Amino acid sequence: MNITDAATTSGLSIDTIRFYEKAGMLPPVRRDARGWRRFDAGAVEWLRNLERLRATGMPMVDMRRFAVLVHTTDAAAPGAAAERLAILHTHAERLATRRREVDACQVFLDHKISVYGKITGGLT
Amino acid sequence: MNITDAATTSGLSIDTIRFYEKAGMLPPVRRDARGWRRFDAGAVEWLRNLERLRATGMPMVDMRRFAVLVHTTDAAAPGAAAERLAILHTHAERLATRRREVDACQVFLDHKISVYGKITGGLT
DNA sequence: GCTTGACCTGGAGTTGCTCCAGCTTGTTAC
DNA sequence: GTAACAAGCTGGAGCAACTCCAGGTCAAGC
Repeated sequence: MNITDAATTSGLSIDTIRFYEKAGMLPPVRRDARGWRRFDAGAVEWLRNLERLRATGMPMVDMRRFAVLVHTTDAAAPGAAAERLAILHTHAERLATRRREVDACQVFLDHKISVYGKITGGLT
Repeated sequence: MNITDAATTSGLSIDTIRFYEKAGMLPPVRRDARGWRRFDAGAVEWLRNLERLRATGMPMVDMRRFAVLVHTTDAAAPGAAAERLAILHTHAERLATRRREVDACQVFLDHKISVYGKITGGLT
């Protein structure tokens, strides 16, 4: 798969994929004879996961660390699996915070929309 | 109220409040004899609202526009109320998107945590 | 053989903060 | 009275995470 299709499938932009590669957040990306990036199913799956994580606010430094850990066995580096788990748990807490923020803002918006809605309705 | 208390109460940092003022996102901020910023209840309420909006990803340009519109009567500038409402509706859609992203990521995390949890559990 | 299109690289620009140096101004401690 | 401290001020640099752009390569189609 070429970079355009990888971008479409993953939801990341072409520029972001290149940026993530440079930043060490992707496993080594293969190239064809022309030097173009080629993405297999596993690589695209990884991009999709990164997209989910960044859309929900995981910092790049965590994504990079996670990328490194995923390709480390616990036998080779004891504690790797535990650290991976810790990163995911930290992000789960971030998600919970995000959800609370979204809920609070929803209440605020609903209130304001009903107030402004009445004003607009009254004038038009 | 001084800037430290305004920051604590609103959830914005002192630097962010100053930055927002410079960026035209606050109604004119009063100063005391020393030149220090003073925030009354209304100003702090506005800061709290901005905090909710930025935490949920409203772009600065919309916050600024909203700030301008809030101090505009519909009589003075026809359509002001409608535009204010439109900004809020746009943000409500952003919230819906955010919620979907959070949900999708939650599913992903739950899955990964259960998989990695088993691995870690097996090795320790 | 020339144009088109997909890709490449390196680097500049953008958004939204965040941090810092250097200064002023009251207040408290000696 | 003055030294030290705390709280605030400004202007500007730095940073995260992209995003855009100029200039170049290379295979394919006309």
